Amino acid sequence: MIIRIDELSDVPIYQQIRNQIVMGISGGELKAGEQLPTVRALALEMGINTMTVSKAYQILKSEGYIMTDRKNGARVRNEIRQEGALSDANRMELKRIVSEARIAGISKKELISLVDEYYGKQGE
Amino acid sequence: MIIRIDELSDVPIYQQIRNQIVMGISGGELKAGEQLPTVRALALEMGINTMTVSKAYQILKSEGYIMTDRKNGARVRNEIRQEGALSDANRMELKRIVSEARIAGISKKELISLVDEYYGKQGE
Amino acid sequence: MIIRIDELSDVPIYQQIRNQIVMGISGGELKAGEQLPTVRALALEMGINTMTVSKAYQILKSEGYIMTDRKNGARVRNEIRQEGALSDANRMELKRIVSEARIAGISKKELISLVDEYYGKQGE
Amino acid sequence: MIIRIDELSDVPIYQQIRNQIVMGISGGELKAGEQLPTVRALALEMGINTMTVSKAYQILKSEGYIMTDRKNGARVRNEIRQEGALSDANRMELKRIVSEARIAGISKKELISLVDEYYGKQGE
DNA sequence: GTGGTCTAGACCACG
DNA sequence: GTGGTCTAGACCACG
Repeated sequence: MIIRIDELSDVPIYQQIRNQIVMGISGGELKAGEQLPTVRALALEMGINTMTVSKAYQILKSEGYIMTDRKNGARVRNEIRQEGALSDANRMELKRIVSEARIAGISKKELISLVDEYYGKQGE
Repeated sequence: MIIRIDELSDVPIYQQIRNQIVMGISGGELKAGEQLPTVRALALEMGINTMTVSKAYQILKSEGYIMTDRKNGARVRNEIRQEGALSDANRMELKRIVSEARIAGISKKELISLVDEYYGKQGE
Repeated sequence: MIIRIDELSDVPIYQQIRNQIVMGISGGELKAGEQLPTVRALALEMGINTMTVSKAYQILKSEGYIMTDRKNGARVRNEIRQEGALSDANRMELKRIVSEARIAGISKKELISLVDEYYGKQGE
Repeated sequence: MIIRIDELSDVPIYQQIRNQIVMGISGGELKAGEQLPTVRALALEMGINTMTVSKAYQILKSEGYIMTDRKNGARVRNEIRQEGALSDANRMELKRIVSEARIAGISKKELISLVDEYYGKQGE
């Protein structure tokens, strides 16, 4: 899986890494139990500091998306806890995006079609 | 229109103000041509720095949501330019939220229902 | 409130800081809404790096014990979420300690007396 | 006696083994003089490195919980030295747990009931 | 070889 | 002035 950082983005690098891995898990690019690159390997590949990658992994770990151990490095967790509801922060963000989209003249149909695309085929 | 700041949020205050005004415009709480409170008034009412409100207004102006003139202060624009497409940043954010929702066990139906609610009745 | 680090301990410094602040809040030394020392001040006072203090604060923030903003620094939260149950990790630790105490010849009464002391007078 | 490792825990495996054996001794699952599995057998059974098991046994030996001899392998000690007091580290940990429990809204009664349960019937 | 911790030091956005 | 991010580099425990 390729992780691509947008250097111009306001989103911190560690957050971008975290986001892309979450999207990778959701999209099926990263399977349950799959090995992630080592902290050092990913840092080297991306030309960033190991601390930055480490922070991304620690967040993913604290959120329950991955597990780490010193022998095997980091792996996608087999059983990710299902909260069953959107966080308040995500609801707020979603509302903001929908609002901006509406003003920008994007139809509800188009928006839903995007959600549909990002959600994928499974688990409807 | 009441603007509510979440102290616990990591989103900067000026950004929260900007977001709520955009959501206000989209939701119809703020009509085209409607007067916004002055920078001073809003800052006083919210107990925050005038610079913070000013920054929010400047962003809204640069984004084309509001217009300012020396005499009348700030007003919602009558004709907001319709981009017709989601920005790259918003697409990315939407994808992130959908991904997290999917992993959290939220069905596509539920998500679409949220989008539907936030979009409102107009402009379908 | 004085934070004292045990340099010989295996517990990481940031964790020790986090623990002492939690104990300070529980014991009433740190009141709701009370200001914590700035990251820089505490780092200087303790002779450690700002990153280490910052990490402690970020953990406390993510756990909901404190809130931070760039203007006011860090403060104890007014409403700390009550989980209502001991975490699995804490249950396990408690069981380990009780087991070791029992083997060491400490009576149940003595143990309970310690719990009583640490819990304090309120909220029985 | 079954030893169960929590892969997700940050507690090192050797420490988890050590802890479970101590809890086994305290709870009476492991009797005085009872034979422990050989390092190799336990490592094989648990699918971990023999060094890891060996380290756990060495700690238990240095703490006086078990004894080893070349012929019989490891056995629970008949007379484990009773310190008569909680170690400083355990006191600190207990205080931390009690503090977190208190903030989490757990009553003193509930906590004491847990201690009671973990302590068991003997040796009150 | 792996992740985890820590430092010294720098720069930045927010307010 | 504040917390947040990031780097380069070092050392450590675990396994």
